[in-house]
Amino acid sequence: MKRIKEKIGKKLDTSFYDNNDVTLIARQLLGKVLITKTGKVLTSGIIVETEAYSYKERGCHAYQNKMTKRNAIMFGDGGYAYVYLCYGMHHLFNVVTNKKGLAEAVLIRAIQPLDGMNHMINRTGKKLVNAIGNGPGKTSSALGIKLNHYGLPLNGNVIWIEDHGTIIGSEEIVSCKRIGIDYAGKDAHRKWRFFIKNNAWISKPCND
DNA sequence: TAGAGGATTGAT
DNA sequence: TCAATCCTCTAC
Repeated sequence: MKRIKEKIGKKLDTSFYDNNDVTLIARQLLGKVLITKTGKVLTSGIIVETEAYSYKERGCHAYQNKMTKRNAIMFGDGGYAYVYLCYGMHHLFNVVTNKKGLAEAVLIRAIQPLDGMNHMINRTGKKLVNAIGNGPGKTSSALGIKLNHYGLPLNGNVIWIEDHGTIIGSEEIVSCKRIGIDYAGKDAHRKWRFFIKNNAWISKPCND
């Protein structure tokens, strides 16, 4: 009998997101697989670029523990989806981290497409594989992430993250300044953007 | 309640 | 370099 080789993926446990070092989680998320399921449509991609945000610094929506209707989910337990609309047209997906009351999150900036390629092509209108997932807005678009994903648990059955056993060594990770937060003063200089070296889906090169 | 601005993207 | 586009937040 012909055996079909199955991809073995283990859903990340809540304890993964509990950590109080948001930059460590941002690094550890590289190589993990982000998956969404809408009806019968399953799409996924390998996380190749992230950015860390903490209530302790000005680049973060929750700076100085300022809670609003938009960022309220950041103040809950880690392991939930924080999705918001940027520039009136792009949905950006964040992973909430740390414990209740400590507002931190990791922005998923880019994925390397994996499953459901045809659906991702339909959603994004892109034909070039390299143009799918190489930016935070494009990532959400490819995976069908919208505001209705706001607040969903990341160990559920709509959106979740799996560990496929890929370990990205520190020598393969590039860290540099985050993008688009010049207003954050000296916090804008924190090297809290992380991506996999030489990966073709990185949104932008380092400007440091 | 009005006005300003934004963790982006794609066209020019 | 700039426009698209609309939600969120702040100031009054």
